[in-house]
Amino acid sequence: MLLDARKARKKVTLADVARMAGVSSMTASRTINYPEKVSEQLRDKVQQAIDTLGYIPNQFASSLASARSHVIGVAIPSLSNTVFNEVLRGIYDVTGRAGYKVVLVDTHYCPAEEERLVRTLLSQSPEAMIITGADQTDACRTMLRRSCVPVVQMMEMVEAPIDMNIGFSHYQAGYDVAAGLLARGCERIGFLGARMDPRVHQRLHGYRRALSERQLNNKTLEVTTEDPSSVGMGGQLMRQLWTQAAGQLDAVFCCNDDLALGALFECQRLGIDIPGQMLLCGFNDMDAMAHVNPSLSSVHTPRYEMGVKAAEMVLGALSDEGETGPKRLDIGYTVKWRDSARAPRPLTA
Amino acid sequence: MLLDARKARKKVTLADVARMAGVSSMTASRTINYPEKVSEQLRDKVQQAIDTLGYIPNQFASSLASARSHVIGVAIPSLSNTVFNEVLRGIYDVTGRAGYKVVLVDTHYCPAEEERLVRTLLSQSPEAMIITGADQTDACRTMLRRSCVPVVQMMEMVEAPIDMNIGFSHYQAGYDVAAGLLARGCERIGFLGARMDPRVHQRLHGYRRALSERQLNNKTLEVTTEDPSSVGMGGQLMRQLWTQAAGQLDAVFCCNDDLALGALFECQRLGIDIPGQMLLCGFNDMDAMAHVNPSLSSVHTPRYEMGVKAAEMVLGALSDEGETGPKRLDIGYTVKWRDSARAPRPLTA
DNA sequence: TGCTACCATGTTTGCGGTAACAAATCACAA
DNA sequence: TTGTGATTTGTTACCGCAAACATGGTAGCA
Repeated sequence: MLLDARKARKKVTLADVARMAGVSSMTASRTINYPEKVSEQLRDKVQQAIDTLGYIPNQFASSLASARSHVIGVAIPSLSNTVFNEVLRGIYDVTGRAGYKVVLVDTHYCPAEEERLVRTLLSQSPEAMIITGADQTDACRTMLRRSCVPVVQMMEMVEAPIDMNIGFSHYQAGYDVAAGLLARGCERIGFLGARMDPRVHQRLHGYRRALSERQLNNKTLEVTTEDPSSVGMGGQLMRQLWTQAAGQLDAVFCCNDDLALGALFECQRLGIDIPGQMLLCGFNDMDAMAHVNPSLSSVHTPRYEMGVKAAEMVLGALSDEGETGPKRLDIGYTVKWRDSARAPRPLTA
Repeated sequence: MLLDARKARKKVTLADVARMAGVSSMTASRTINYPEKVSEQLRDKVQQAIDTLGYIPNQFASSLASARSHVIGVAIPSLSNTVFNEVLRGIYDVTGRAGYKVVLVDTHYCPAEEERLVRTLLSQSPEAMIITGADQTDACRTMLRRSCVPVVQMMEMVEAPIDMNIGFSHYQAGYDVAAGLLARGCERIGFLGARMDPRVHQRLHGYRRALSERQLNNKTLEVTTEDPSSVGMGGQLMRQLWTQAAGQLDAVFCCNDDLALGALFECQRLGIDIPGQMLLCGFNDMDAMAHVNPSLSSVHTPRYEMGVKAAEMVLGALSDEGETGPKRLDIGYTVKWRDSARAPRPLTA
């Protein structure tokens, strides 16, 4: 009976509106989509009918008939990671203003899951897609190419993008951090990593490269886990690293800020002085980093801006197929050296 | 031209698949939706055609024809608030497993915006809706009622829910924190608040109530702002409160954990000993709270579980209209008293 | 052998809109 | 007055798929 009520009541269609207003359904449709093409008199009548009936257009019918979905598909690897939330905010702000809806999926850092979800997204005829990173399955890439919609891969620079690309070099950022720590006189530099997604791996490789240039590589100073990142995990990994390194540690580069915070707090408990005894650097530069004591060094990444730009790129491609704007955009990053990495000894460089 | 290519190529329809497989389009449709109703022989042929053509079903046509959208609409006030991300994760986990898609909107804590977005959502014929809190506009409530889809209001307990409700009492939680601080011998208890959404107001009212029962209310100890919450903001507000209170402060209740962290860091810089000189308590119990030094007291809220339950409630209502499960569910909370609120003096209670 | 029952498949129809075209109305200059 | 073009409104067809019903074939049984 509830179901019947539902069925019975849900049926306020454009035809109902038109009938009530005494016009053709086409005029009713125009009142909604092209009000300037309808005389004021009829417009009012139709609007009144819409209001009294509580008419809500059926998006499916509209999209089917007009072949326009006003949907932009977005795939991110994690909903609970602050980094992506800020990117998302940028995307929502820009696309929302332009009258587009976002359909968002969470791939859980899993390419197979991503493939499944992209298929789902494509079945909603998105007019564009924004996806994360470069580790799509071949099938996924093929689908996206065949779909012929503008695609932006974001968060990192991609060698051979499916279509467009915005991001920055995590490899270079990792290199820069390690190089900065070396320049501050550190030689035994540890690395803490969690979740270990492709971008974390790139940061790790950059770090390794910088160290190997000075023959300072040391695998026992790398502590990583596939488990998700958290402040608690940062403490755990820090404790493990401290043990493995037998206290012989000049600095630690954490693959993200949660780990860095956790590492800092753990050091405080272990009685390790930061930066007196050891330097610390995180990644992403979340809000808290600048305010904790000592303030924590980190790599500032323009996340909101990246979302904005990614959205602008697809909208640009949509607007008039105008090849305005570059296909690949390196948005850069800034290493913020703060109190946690004030040189404890004179800079050698 | 690109557009033409797009148009031309996008047209892999079910009919194309059927033609290639030498069957009727209905058989092709069944192969996808009810494979057990098609002979293995034809099923293989159709599947092969699907694969070679790269066919992706058109969701709009499907939903229009079948009157089923498999969509659940979700409205949250902020994408960048970790609290909602965890709730969302619960929702996505449950609905995803059940074969539903989530369409998510961000109301920016604005009822008018929410109304607009709910209208948009309803135009996608969602089979259920999950929304946040109780401060909808009347028009919004009417729309939701008329839509006749199951609706869950989550995050707080609502007096007269539109349909279903899951949450906990922010008023009671605020009361409990203040009462706990009173019980620890504090008399001058400050309140820091940011963004001041309805739930924060409820916490504030609970706090006021506990204080007024002891005639300890003092408006100069309440520092709030409409600006968004952040660790930095927590520091700012703490500084302001410290000034206003002229150092006469036994404890501070922060309306959320970001503020609490910022307040703690600021206290460290101001040389205020926590908990020796002043107690501190936050709200939500994010990951970092248990690991910072001193560990921070907070109100633990089961966010992921709330998302899970909210999703289960709508799915339950959907499954068979079975009136299984309650319409209103108080999921509760737990005040976690940690080092930041160890009584500096003997408990009076 | 004829009958029903059931399964696998095909045909028809319509979901609720909009594009494209057709028709009617109006304005205004020749 | 009439013609011309612009403006407003209506008519028709169809978007791509699935529900409902129709059909033909096969098996089981008396």
